[in-house]
Order: sequence, then structure tokens, then C-alpha cells
Amino acid sequence: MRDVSRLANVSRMTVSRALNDPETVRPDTRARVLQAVADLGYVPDRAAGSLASRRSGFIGLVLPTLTNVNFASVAHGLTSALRAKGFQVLIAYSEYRQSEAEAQIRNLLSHRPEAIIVTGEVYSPAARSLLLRADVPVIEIADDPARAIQHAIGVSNHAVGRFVARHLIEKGFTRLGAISSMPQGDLVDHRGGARCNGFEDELRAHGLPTDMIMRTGAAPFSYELGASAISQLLDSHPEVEAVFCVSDLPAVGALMECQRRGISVPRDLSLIGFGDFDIGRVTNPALTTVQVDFLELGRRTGQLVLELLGGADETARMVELGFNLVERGSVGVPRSGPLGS
Amino acid sequence: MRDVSRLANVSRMTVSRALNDPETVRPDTRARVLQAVADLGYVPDRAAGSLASRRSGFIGLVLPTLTNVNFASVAHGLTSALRAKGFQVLIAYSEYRQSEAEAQIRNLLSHRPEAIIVTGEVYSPAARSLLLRADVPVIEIADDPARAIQHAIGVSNHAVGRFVARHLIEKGFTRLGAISSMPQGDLVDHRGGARCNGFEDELRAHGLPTDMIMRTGAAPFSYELGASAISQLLDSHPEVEAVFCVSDLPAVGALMECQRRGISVPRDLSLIGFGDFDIGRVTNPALTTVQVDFLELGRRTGQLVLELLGGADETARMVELGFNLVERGSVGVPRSGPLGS
DNA sequence: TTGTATGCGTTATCAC
DNA sequence: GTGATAACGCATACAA
Repeated sequence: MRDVSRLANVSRMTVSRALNDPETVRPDTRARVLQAVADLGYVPDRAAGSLASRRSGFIGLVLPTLTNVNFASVAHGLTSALRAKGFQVLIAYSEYRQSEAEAQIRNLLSHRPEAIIVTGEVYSPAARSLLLRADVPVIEIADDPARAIQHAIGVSNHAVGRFVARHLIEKGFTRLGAISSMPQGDLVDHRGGARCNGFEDELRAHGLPTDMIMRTGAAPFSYELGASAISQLLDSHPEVEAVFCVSDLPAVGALMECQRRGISVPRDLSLIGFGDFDIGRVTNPALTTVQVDFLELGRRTGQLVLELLGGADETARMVELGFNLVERGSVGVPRSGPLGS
Repeated sequence: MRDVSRLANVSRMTVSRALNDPETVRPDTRARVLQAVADLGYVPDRAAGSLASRRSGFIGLVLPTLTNVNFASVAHGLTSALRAKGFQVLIAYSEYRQSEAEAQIRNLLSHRPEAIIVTGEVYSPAARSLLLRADVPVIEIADDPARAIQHAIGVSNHAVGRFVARHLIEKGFTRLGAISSMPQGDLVDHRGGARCNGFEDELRAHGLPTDMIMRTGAAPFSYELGASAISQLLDSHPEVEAVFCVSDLPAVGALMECQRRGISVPRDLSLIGFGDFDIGRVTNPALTTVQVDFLELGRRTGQLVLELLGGADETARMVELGFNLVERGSVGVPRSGPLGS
């Protein structure tokens, strides 16, 4: 910057102004500065800027994983909402591990983010106190925290589970199963688990059996999990009529396994997923699923960040984004008899 | 930090040392400092540290997109290799747009990354000169640049295309098609295009027709692209025997469309993809594909960064990672007659 | 082993 | 509209 100021024959302060607040410098000096900047290929150092202005321009985001399109979409939506305003999203992911989430939060904090966004409710006490002490807006997304730290925006996963159960029950199904994962120590998918729990709660409320709810394998959800879980389920409970897979990934895996076994979906078995992944649109049959607009979730979160940093009042925001049932071909009607009849 | 130093009764310098270079301070003072750090919940400010040490700890990564598992895997592998060493990966993505890549690089530069990693060859002259002037190691990954800026690590996409063509030809196929995307102005998938070009070049070398090579739709590749492209191809060229989809995504889309049309894969038509996406393992038949270990690519890139920053000589590294043919069920043998016989 | 002085590259603040 | 000065929170270099 020193070089730029010399070349343009102005003080460094004027260079700074020409770059950050162009209106406040005379057009001709501004032009001189900008020319010098271009000639020298000068790029301001944001670390120094942050230090002086006490605004890092960073927004921290903690995801369970990067390798799930829906979470990647959240990151994408958030980034696109914030980039134009000069913010840089710092993406971290926990691989569904609480201990890792905590480490990631600690690391993010060292970059002095102006806001922190975490996926789902923060359960670890250490992480909670870290966030509380950080003294920046904290937003929990993609779930409805029972004990929110501050703000929350997303959807009630438990409600999704109940809704799906009710939907299938209304269609006349009574032999309902589910496929979810199993917490393994530190490794847990709370949101998927909540959908499964909601499903189970609704079954109970209707006096239906819950022994066909499979919690098997570890997070993250995968096609393979669906294939193996449906195998187990069909072997142990051939009477099952409809299965809620708490993610489209295992749902598609289950669908493919059914094809292999010669089980026709939805004639012999109905399948419903969650997440509206692209793959579910092209399978045969296309997958009936519960859709949540994750891209929009990211965008809305970005807007909330902007509001919060823009001096809006600090009252806790609780935004329920809602979800949609997308009926495609994988849910039919109850079979009259047992499988194969 | 001032508070910590007071509470621990040492100078601020000692606090800094206790945190960054624990061995150099006496165990008891170290303990006092660490205790004070814990009590106060102090987290060092990396921006200030960067400024003073002239090392940002940032590594810049420019991907085409976040919402593709393989690229997410690259980010994951890179992050895991660098995190332990205290580096923070700054993830940016261009959405397959050159202009956007340039903007992202410029933005990354303002954070003074210690190395920059870009996906594929950098074609934009502006971006090239930006990287050259940055005076930090530049690594181009996931392709084999004709004009590398400095270092490159990845796989020759053109060679992949040729290899697939040769493979199919050796199996006896002569009516070969391909599905790829079409550059649309700024929006271009160079790597996918290179695979398609390699395929085409090999066909030509064997004197085979190339009119069944479909370049349709815009990047990024999708299931839908595959479904619609195979439809067009089957309608216009029913004689096609085998199709190279330059990504598993369109390959799976094509496979699903074949199911819908009652075309049996691989009996009626053979399909081969690229990328070894999870979904290709559970389809019926499972997808034959060309696998590149993207996670490992990320890790290796991380190691290279570490080497380069560790004072290794600056000679350009050119690493060819190689690829593997994964034969599953979607490639069969040439049909004796036309489709449907 | 610990402390002191200095500066990293920028912006806030106040003066002109 | 522009400039001078003093921070911002740390680490480097050297002194004690």
C-alpha cells in the first residue's frame, strides 16, 4: 500500500479510502489511486484490515459433513448471500462427531468470526460455553433446538418424522418400518435421529407396532446402509408394507436392493425418503420424499446474519422454514395380503 | 492476552510462548499460563498473529463446485492433511465459470494464502497473472495442464477418455457414443470436456464414427443431463452399442432412462462412467466406471503444500496420480444385431 | 527462562 | 477532501 500511495502521490489513508469508501475522495484522486493499484497489482491485506477495523469479515459455518449435497447447498446459499457484502465464509465440518465440532468451533473462534452458524442443536456443554462466551451471534440451523443458544432457523426434524408416519397411516398402512442410523459413541446424526424418533412417536400414538424401526449402521447415511438395512428388515419382518428412510440416500439404496430381490416398489413395498436429493428424481419409480429447501436455508441464514450485524435488535429469532411432501412414485397403497401374494 | 498475562503474572510474550512453543517455557509457568487461558476462555487472535509472523496459515482452494462429492472429497482430503499442521483451508468455488474463478482467486489473495490450489488448468490470462504475481506456490489439481503455472497433481482427463475408448474397442464395440456437456460462454467444464475429447480422438485414431458423441446441456453434470442425452442419442442413433458418460452422474441418469424404456443394460446397451460415485455401486446393474481417488488427491496435495512450505526446492512438481477401471455390470459385449433384436 | 522494544499492514480519529 | 498519528493483538529479535 505504501508503494501505491507513493505512485499516486497521496497518503496511505487516501488509498484506503479510495478503496473502501470511494465516494469520500475526489474523482480525480480516486482515479489516480485506482490506476496505481492496477499498475502495481496491489491487493489489500485483509488480516491487517481486520485488526485495525476490528471486523474480521469472517462468518463461521460448522457442518456435519461436506460430502452431502444438501449441506453443501447450505454452504452455497450462505456464501452467495454473504459474498456480495464482503464476507468470507469459513467452512468447517465435524464428520458427525461432537468432539470434532467442538474443536472446529474453537478453531473458528481464533479467526474472530462476526457470526457463527452451527448445524443442529449444540449438545456438548463445552461447545455451548465456547459459543456463549464468543459474544457474536450464534445461529443453529436445520433443526429446532430444544435449548437454543440464541437464534435458530430450520425445520423440526421430529415433526417431519411424525408427519411422514401420519401420511402413511392415512394412506391405510399399518405395518410401518423405518431405516435410520445408530449413534456410536461420539458419532451421531441427531437430526436424522430426530426424524426417526418423531416417526416412532407417531406410531406409538396410533398404537402401531414399532419393531420394524431399524437403527443400524453409523452416520453418515449412505446408499449402502439402505441396501443392507432393507435386507435385514425384509428378512426379519416380511410383513412390512411401507418404510420411511430418514434420508433419500438409504431410500435409494433400499430401492435398488428391492429391484435386485424382485420386489416391486410401490406395489409390494412403499418407500419414502427425506432430503429430495437429485437421484430420487430419476430412479424407477421416482422417490417420494420430504423436501426442505437447503439452498434457501443457507440464503435465509445469510440474510439473518446481515440483519443481526446490521444492528437489528438482539431478540432471539426462531424461524421455522417448513417442509414439503413431494409425492412421486414410490408410495402406493397397502397390500391386501402378505408379500409375494 | 493482556488479561491472561496479568492473571498468570508473566509478560505477554511468555503467554505467546506458552501457547506456540510450550517447550521453551518452564513447566510451572506454562501451567500457570494455561490455567489462566482456560479460566478466561482466551482464544488467540490469528489475524494478529498472522500479521506479526507474516504467515497467514491460510491455504486457498478453488473448486468448480461444492455440490459434487468428488470435489468435496478433495477439500476433505486437503483439509485433513493440513489441519493438524495448523493451516486453515479457505474454500472457494467458481460454479464452472472462469470469470468467477478469477474473482475468487482475487478474493483469496487478499487473505494472503501461503499456497493456492486451483482445479484444472487456469485458462484465464488475468487469473494466471494474478497467481504468478502472488508469489506463493500454485498447484493445479485434477488435470494435466498443457501450460502449468507451477506444480500440478492429478490425472490426465484426455488420457482417461482415450483409455475408455480403447477399452470398449478392445471389447469389440464399434458403434460408440458419449455424453458430455457443452461449453456455454463462460460456463465450461474443461476436465469433462477433455475426457470427451480424448474419447473422440481415440475413435478417430481407429477410424470409427464420432457422430454419436453428444455434447449437450451446460455444466455441471447431472442425472437429468444423462437421462435426456441418452434419450436423444437412442432416438437419433439406435445403432449405438456403448456409451461413455464422462461422469457417473449422467451415466446413472442414462441407466435409469434405459430402465424406463425397457432397454436392458448391458444386454442392449453398455454404459461406462467416470468418478466412481457411490450411487454407481448400488444401481442395477452396478456401474462400470473409471475411478480416481479424489480423497487421496486432496491428501497428496496437502502433503505437497507442506513440502513446498517446508523449504523444499522449488522445482515444478508434476504428479500423475493415475486412474483405475472398475469393472462392474454395465458393460457387456457387442450386440449381434440392431437394438431390440 | 523470561522480558522489552519494535513492527506487521491496515483503519479510526481527529486535525487541517 | 486529505493527511498525520495512534492503535489493533500478536510474534520477531534481542537483551537481561
